[in-house]
Amino acid sequence: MALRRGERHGYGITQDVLGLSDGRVKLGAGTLYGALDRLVAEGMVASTRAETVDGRLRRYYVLTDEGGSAVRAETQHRLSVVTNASIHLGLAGGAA
Amino acid sequence: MALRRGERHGYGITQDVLGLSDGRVKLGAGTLYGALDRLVAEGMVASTRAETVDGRLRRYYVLTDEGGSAVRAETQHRLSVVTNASIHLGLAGGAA
DNA sequence: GCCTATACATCGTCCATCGATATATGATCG
DNA sequence: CGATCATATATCGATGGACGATGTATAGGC
Repeated sequence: MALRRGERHGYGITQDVLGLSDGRVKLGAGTLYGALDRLVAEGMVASTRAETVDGRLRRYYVLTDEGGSAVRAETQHRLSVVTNASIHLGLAGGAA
Repeated sequence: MALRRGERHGYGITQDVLGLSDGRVKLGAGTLYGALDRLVAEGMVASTRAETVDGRLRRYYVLTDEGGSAVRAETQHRLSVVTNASIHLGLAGGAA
């Protein structure tokens, strides 16, 4: 999801995930780069370019077409499941 | 979530999860009983009674108060996150 | 001077998932 | 009448992902 709006670099993904989850999900370095390597191997994500800012390397990643489809399909399914769950629990629906 | 409406036995949970996820999540025996043991140890779920039907043992489980609260909190959070995701992706919102 | 934030990479540990296996019964199918 | 499948619980071993720790490097704040 963090890559839905386009290119992001590793550390930026961490920050995005933190924001997207209301501060709940703190993606550690081990989890982040492990997941990126896996997603690249699976063809969901591609590494585009690397630049150096202030002497610090930044490696950028984007969603592939397949990755984008997967995000859409997964989100759609989860929306359906969670919406049903909310109805059964009598919770008020809606965005943040 | 499978226990939200009350008592269920192990195998029944498997069927419920299959239904709740539109056939996507097939909970294997190893995963099921491992998760139940863990949730009981955490105080989220309690084992109530066991009965024998047609010579087959049925062990029943219910959500504790803490488990119910956890399900509600988790569902609420996920609803918020997934709804936002759907909006950003331009997906049509709504239940199944 | 030390800690924190930024930024990437790797290593070892822990734990959950998962399929396989065991056990037992009733129903269905050929 | 034998085989397979569905029901139902329990355990075991292998695999794999998450996570914290560690390492490297720079810049800014206290």
